[in-house]
Amino acid sequence: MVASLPSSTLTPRAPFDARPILRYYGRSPLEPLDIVVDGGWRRAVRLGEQKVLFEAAAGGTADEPSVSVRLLAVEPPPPTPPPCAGEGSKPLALAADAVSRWWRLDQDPADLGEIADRDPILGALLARLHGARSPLMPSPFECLVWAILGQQITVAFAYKMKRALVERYGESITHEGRPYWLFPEAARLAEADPLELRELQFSRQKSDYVRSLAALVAEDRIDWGELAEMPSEAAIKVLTRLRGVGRWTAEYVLMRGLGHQDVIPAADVGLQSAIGRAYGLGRKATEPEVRALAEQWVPRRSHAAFAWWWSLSAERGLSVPPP
DNA sequence: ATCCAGGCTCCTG
DNA sequence: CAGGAGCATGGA
Repeated sequence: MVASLPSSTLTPRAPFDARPILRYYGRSPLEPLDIVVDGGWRRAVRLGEQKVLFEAAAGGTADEPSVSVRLLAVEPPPPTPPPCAGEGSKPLALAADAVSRWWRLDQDPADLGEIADRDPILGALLARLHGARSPLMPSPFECLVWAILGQQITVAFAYKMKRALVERYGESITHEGRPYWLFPEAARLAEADPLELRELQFSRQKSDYVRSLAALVAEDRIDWGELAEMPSEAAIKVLTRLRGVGRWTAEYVLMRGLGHQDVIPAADVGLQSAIGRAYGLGRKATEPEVRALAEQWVPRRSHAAFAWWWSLSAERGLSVPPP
C-alpha cells in the first residue's frame, strides 16, 4: 500500500472550524455513510462514472485555515498507472470541489454577528459554534429520502432504517478491507420491493413515498437546479405537491439538500424543544413561536436551525461507548 | 401501560 | 377549514 495518493488543499474563509460538522456526522453510531476517523470525514460517492472514497480533514491555523481532500479509493481504477503529477486526478478535483460546496467553505460566517446582536440567546449558541458551517448533504435525493425516513419517528430509529436501506440497496467501495457505502441510486430504490422495504421496518407509507419519489428522480422529473435558484416559498410549493412531502420535508430539503440559506423548519419537534428550553418557555415552542423568533435570524435562518439541532446532540454529550 | 419521537395523508364534521 | 386516526418502532 502506497500512501502517496494525490491530495488537494482548500482554503475556507476564516473563521472556520470543522469540529461541529464532524460532531454532527458522528452523532449516531449507526450512521452508515458519513464516517469520522481521526478527525477526518470519509465519504463514498459516485463522481461521474466512478465510485470514489475520499477523506476531508481540517488543518492550517486559525488565521489561515485549510481543508485537505485526498482520495482513498477509486473504482474502477484509472486505466493505466496513475497519471504523473502534472495531469492531476479528475476524481480528486471533483471531490475537492464537492467538499468545498458541501462544507460551504466560501461562506462568510462573520455576517452572523448582526444576528447574534439581535438575538443574544441564539448569539450564545453561535459563539460556541464560532467558525462552524451548516453542511449540505451530498445529494438532494439523499436528503429527500433521509427527510422521509425521519418523519415522525425518533432520530435513532431513522438511522437504523437508513443503515438498512443503504446496506440493502447501496453499492460500496473497499478500502483497507472495509466497505464504504454509497447512498443507493434513485433507479434502484424506485424498483425496490415493497415487501423487502417492509422487512427493513418501513411503514407502508414510507415505502410508497420513497419508491415513488425515487422513480421521479430516476426519470429526472425533479429539477433540482431550478429549485435551488427559486425563492424558498416557491420551491416549497413545488415540493409539497409531491406525495410524502409536507412543509417540514420541503424545508429540510431546501436547507440541507439545496443550500437555501434562509429556511426554518418550524414544525420540527427537535427545533421546538431546543428553542423552548433555550428561551425558558418550560415547554416546547410552538410552530408559530418558532417562526416568529426566526424573524430575527433572517437572512440565515437555515444556519440557525442547524445550530439548534447541533445543540441537541451536543447536550447529549459524547456518550458513545468505545468499540 | 401510555406517550411521543426531526410528519404526512386521508377522512370526518 | 380544523381536528383526528393511522402508520412502525422503541425509549422514557
